[in-house]
Amino acid sequence: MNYLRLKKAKKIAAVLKKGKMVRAETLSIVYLPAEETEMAVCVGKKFGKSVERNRIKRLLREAFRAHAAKITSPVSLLLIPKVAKEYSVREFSRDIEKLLTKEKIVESSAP
RNA sequence: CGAGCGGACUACGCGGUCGCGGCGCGAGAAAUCGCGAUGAGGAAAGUCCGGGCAUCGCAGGGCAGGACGCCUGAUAACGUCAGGUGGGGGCGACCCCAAGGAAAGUGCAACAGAAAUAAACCGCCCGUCCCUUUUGGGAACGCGGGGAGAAAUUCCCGCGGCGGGCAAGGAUGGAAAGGCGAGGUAAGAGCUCACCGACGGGACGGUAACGCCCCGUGCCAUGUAAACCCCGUCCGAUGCAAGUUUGGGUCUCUCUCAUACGGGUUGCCCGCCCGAGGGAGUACCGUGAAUAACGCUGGAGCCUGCCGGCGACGGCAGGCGUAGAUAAAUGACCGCGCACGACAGAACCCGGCUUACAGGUCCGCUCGGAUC
RNA sequence: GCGGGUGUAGUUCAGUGGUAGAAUCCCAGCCUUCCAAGCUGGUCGCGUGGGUUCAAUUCCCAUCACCCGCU
Repeated sequence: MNYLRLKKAKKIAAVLKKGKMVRAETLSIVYLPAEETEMAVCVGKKFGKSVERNRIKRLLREAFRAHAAKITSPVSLLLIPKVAKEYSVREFSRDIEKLLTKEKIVESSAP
């Protein structure tokens, strides 16, 4: 299943206000059922200069891309990482899978 | 070989798989899909200067304000760059400098010091009385203190003084009335002289800054203008969130204002322009609005060669087509290599400056040592 | 992206070319049976680097950090 970028500030505010937040070691996810699957990443200035922020966004999108195909019902998602010394796709991907499976947003990745 | 100086370049590479932005082609009614080539920097950064571009009821003048400041050139322009001049640093290659005016005026110069922009405090010398060959010594005078004595008076100690000459010396200070040496003198003094410095004039060289030489003046006098200031040159304001197009129309209510007024134009004045401008209600139709499209990338463009110029740069010829996003695109994984990968991400565009940066490559040069 | 402002003691603020100050905090002493209050004394600083000047917190330049405004 494909996904869209979540761009509108009003929609992001709505997700933050009404959505459910779940946390893991490296990031948090806020989600809200919607008509289409949308995703946004939140990387503020506390993460460093623009080069470092851009890299975190790329890593998050790369990690999310693998799991987007398995989403069963449309949902709006916000991916909020936590400040760390180093970031890796493996850790983000592991935590995204753990959270989405726990909240039954994706079909259980049995294989 | 060691130490160093200047300049230029580079910024992990290769292969595979999956993905992203806009573009082209093809398919499709459309969403979208497929294929192809392409896609961050030398600083993209800081936003410190300069310009292009855009807008303003018009861009005119003056004041205020700001910036710059050796000369000549380069350039669209600059606070940038190039080549020179002068000054400073280094043995040297070379590096650094906001470097106009202090006899237009005003201000400031703490502390120290005799004195701070100003001259006589100490001092030196001659004379005024006496003695002495001289060095020197003494007396007389005034003031203060002390002792003796009934008092007149007398003794001792200290300080000071008369008439002139002088600016050499005086523990300071960033700065002390040109410096230093000699002559000279009662003592001294650019008083005189040599050298250096300063100032004025002239000749020569240079486009100029300036250099160099000659002559003259005994020397009108500190520093600070990145203090106010003076002189010269330049500056309209606002910045792509500029601005353009679609983004509505009707109705009701209301505020300000009428040429001696209001609004706009640059902070102020003059001048000029306009006669209307704004707000609210949300009743009806309409309505993606922090939106869509344009601005948005072909430009003082880049590369190569030749020519002119010491150079910055300019001219000519040929070639290239080289990000254009809008919550914002370059990444992940695997393999190989090694020096194990620094600083860092376009947001209208250029020219500079400044700051950050693991390393690597090349060219030219200096000093020292050794060897031939 | 564009424009503007501020950095002085642990904290809140003065100062504006020559010695850096107030309150509070902290420390020590006195007072008190002890604590608080009070009294006395003390420690601690001009964001950083250059430049101008005899002399810089002050003037100039660069840099760093923080804050504000413009849709």
